[in-house]
Amino acid sequence: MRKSRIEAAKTRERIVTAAAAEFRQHGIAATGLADFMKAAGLTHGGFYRHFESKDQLVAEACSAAVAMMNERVASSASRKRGRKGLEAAVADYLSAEHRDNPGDGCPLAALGAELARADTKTRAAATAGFLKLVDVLAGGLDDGTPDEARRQAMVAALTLIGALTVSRVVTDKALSNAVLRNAEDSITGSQSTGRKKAKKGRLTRE
Amino acid sequence: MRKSRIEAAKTRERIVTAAAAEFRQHGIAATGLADFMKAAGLTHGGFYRHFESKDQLVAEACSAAVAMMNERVASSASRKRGRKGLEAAVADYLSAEHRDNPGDGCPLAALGAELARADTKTRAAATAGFLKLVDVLAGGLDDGTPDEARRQAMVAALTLIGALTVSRVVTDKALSNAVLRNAEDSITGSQSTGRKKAKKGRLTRE
DNA sequence: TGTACATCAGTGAACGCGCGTTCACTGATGTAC
DNA sequence: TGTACATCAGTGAACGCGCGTTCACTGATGTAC
Repeated sequence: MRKSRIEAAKTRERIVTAAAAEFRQHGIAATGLADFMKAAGLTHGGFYRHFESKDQLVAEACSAAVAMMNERVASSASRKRGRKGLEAAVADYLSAEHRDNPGDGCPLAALGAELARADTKTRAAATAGFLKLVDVLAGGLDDGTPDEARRQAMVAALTLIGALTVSRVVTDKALSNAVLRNAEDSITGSQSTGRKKAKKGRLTRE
Repeated sequence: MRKSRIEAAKTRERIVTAAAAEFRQHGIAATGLADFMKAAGLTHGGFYRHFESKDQLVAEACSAAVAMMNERVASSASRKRGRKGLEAAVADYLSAEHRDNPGDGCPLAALGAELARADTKTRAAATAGFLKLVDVLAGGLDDGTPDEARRQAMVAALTLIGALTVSRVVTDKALSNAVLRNAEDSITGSQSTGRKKAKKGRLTRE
């Protein structure tokens, strides 16, 4: 039942995509070969025709996940110009939709600490993804020096990742929503110039 | 070889403490019974004299870790008054020492996404820990309404967690340090009033 | 272009291993008298 | 207080199970002539 090279290449891609989703949904350690192979419509035995080890796939799946995330953020940001673009990207990142669907969302938030324990290739992919995220966000911060914009963008990225992570941990839905909204307000509302948006009546919990 | 009740209680505590450290160092899924039992100086067979299941221990260990972290943060904060206390707590949280020793640090940063997939008791413990962290930080933000202080404290907590997580993922040490320092500057430097500290020449990467 | 053979994508069973959990056993601790 | 017996903390072997990995096999694809 040999498949053509083109089909085999598609299969390989399907495995990477399926793994990228499964890892983000259930974690790397908790996802077995059989899980993502089944999700890719295959049996687990065929895995080693495409990859040397699970670790190799982990690195590729993380690269893929990072690329998807960056595309998503950049795409939201590019629909509007400058600061409005940043606001759109932040709103999308901190949306309930993103929180409730880790499988096709940010791998830094979905895998977090697990990435810190992964091998160098995987961590390098995550690092590159983080830097790209900072770059995209910095593009929406046009006031101040480029260096200052970069610093602010980095902090914004850290807040985004922390907020999404915590919003998924927290058991109270209202608190989860408050986490997302407070982070959003903070990032889009307070700026280098210190000006503030009005944001009354938004509570920090139920 | 039966042990006295007092000794048995100490043993139980030792298991919880060891597990809390091992989980934070290597992740929950990646840590086996034998790992933390060995760390507690026991063989794995004795585990079920103290706990019903691994999940039960996970919940207790997370509670313990959360309590340790809150004590640590509250203790740093209480050494000085008001804003200076907050600054001390933030500096400790974002220290290289904390980054390099996840085993006795913040479980939200060390376990992050894994907590989101844990059972309700574990997530509830994490939620309580997060709220306590916000409270402690809010204590150092005395300007503005209490509600506004709480909102700011929540965002600060999210940034702390995101920064510590990312600082551990990133492969480049200089970038890791920049992540910590930028987050610290942002939290302690920019406030509700919008005033800013001078922070020149601190780069965002190597 | 057609034929003969080598390749190899994918299947499904099997491998050793470590997991969470159970169990028979031990002997010091706790309890009853 | 002393003795006899029950309890149970901790050990270490064993359980079934699912893991990552390997392998014999299949038959369509790719290659050589």
